[in-house]
Amino acid sequence: MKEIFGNGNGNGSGGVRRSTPPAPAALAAKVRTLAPSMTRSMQRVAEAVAGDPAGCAALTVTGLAELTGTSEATVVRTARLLGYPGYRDLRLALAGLAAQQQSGRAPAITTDIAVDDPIADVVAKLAYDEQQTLADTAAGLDTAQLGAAVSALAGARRTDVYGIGASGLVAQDLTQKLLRIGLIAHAHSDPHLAVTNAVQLRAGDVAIAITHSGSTGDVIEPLRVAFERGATTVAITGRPDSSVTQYADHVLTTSTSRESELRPAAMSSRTGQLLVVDCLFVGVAQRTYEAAAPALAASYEALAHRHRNLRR
Amino acid sequence: MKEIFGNGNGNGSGGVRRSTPPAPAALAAKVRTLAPSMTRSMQRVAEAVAGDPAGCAALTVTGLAELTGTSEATVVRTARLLGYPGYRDLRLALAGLAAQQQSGRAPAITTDIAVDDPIADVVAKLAYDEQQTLADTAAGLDTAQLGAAVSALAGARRTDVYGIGASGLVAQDLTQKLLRIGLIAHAHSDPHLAVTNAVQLRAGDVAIAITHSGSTGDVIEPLRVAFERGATTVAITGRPDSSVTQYADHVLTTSTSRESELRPAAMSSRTGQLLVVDCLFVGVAQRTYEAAAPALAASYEALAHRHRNLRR
DNA sequence: TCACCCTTGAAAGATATTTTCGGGTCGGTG
DNA sequence: CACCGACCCGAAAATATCTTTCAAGGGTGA
Repeated sequence: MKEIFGNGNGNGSGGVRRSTPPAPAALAAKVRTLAPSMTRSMQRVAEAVAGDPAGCAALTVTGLAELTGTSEATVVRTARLLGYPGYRDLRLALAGLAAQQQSGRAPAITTDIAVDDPIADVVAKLAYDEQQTLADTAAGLDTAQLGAAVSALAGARRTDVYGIGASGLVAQDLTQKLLRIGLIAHAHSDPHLAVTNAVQLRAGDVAIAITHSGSTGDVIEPLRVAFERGATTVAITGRPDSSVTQYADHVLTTSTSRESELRPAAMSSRTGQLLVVDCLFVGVAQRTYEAAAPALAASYEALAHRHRNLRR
Repeated sequence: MKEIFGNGNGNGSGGVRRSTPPAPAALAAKVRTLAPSMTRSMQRVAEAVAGDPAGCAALTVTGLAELTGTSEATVVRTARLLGYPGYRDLRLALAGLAAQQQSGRAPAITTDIAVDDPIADVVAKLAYDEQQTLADTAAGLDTAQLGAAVSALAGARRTDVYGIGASGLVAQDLTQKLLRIGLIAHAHSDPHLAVTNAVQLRAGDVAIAITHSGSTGDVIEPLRVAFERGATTVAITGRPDSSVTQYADHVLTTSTSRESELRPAAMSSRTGQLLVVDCLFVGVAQRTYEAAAPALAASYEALAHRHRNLRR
């Protein structure tokens, strides 16, 4: 690591202070150690600083002097005694300490959301939970299956995607993406139409079913039809042992995180499903790069005029 | 004194957003979010700051100006744009960030996806990137704004949500969720119908626009109409300085992660948007718990028979 | 091409920090 | 008991740092 603090602390005036490095987090300890050698006023300052780093970091020298009922000079002297070139640097260290304390407190989130959780906690918990889902899904994804699915997609004549409810949106997301790189893809959320269309499929086509539970009849049915017609079938599900996998050539498993009353399954399953869908998309885009790149650029161009001018 | 730069956000009319809390650790994210709206010089400063928080924290205004080849004024302007009252405060935050990084783990791996990346790498990179987006969005989310939006939603007579393309799916996702807990919500992706419906809104209603760029005319227009009709308006966008915020009472900012050729903006923006939407949903569910809980249970019941018996 | 507005840095102005300086207190000593 | 010296302390001056103002330069659209 390079010495960030090597920046000549510009006190050429014989400022000695070699032995005490700026001390990042050991401040409280240092205060205790040095307290005996401090004068009364300085102790008050040191105490305030050690007691509420965050609060003190927000104060100017004058403010801290007032708070402790002392003078600016004393505050500076205290900072010096603690090993910093001046108050400014003590303040910086204090800010760092405060940040560390804060972040240290964070990991202690139990991710169950209660009815009376403050909104900030809700945000933290949801974010944490979705991150977890992503990590789990990525870890549990069978890259061989994924690769096979990508290959099938890249070479497909047409692709149908089935999904209902929240999964229906994921299906549409995939479809939108595939269309953007020039593939022919449709999303179906109407079970009847889905089956009707599935009948049209044949070898070389691809059918994808997205269902968290793996047991959504309305989605399984069209996949079964496609399967029987000889299309390559893919299932994206959170239950690799569920009915839908019977008719799937390739199964892509999403992770299921705990769900609770305030956080229905739909919420966390969606995150994993979307990751899988993104992987499929990028995989296909890679395989068909020659065609995909210009298509992506073109679709971007086509939309440009729909955006109001930004400032710069 | 013509406040061109007033206080960073040139939205005098409806957009409130005064209380941008100085942002603790979300700085890198904020830099990325705001970078597009920055001038060249400011970008240089922002880059330096995001690239080496520890180093920059040790520098004075003059030092940082020299390092980036700009002037003190520009440095201060950048600090302001990032949401701090001045450079001093930015510096404090920087120190905090540095401390956190030090105690935390390795900064970041380069997550650019190449055409010839093996599929396993694609999965890992995508997952990492989306996790990052979640963390950044969560850190950068203004909980006051979020809380206000939740309150508005919880008490709304009806809610309209506007979104087009990928954001349209997010809009639908939110709508589905709200409907599940008994709220009246509609998602509109047809610009004409959206405006037609927006005209119906009045005080006590809520309109939500979802647009990553913040400049999608087809989404801004209905929000403007709703705004003028006196409805409470909310914008979910990755560009807090964009046109859409003019007409938004509450702005919820999503983080923008780097995008590249193989990973269009739509992909990463969606992740952040969904997190925000989830937060809104859970928030509303909390507030209306008495009504929401039975509604959730009921919708679950209603779907049960649509699932085939699971094997195990 | 011209007018306009935005961007930018230099320098003036305002704050904050550091240093200086002298009054005050305390303990020891004649 | 009075005196002396050392040291602690804060007010204010001196300095450093940060913020604001202002005018010149540069790009853009009419």
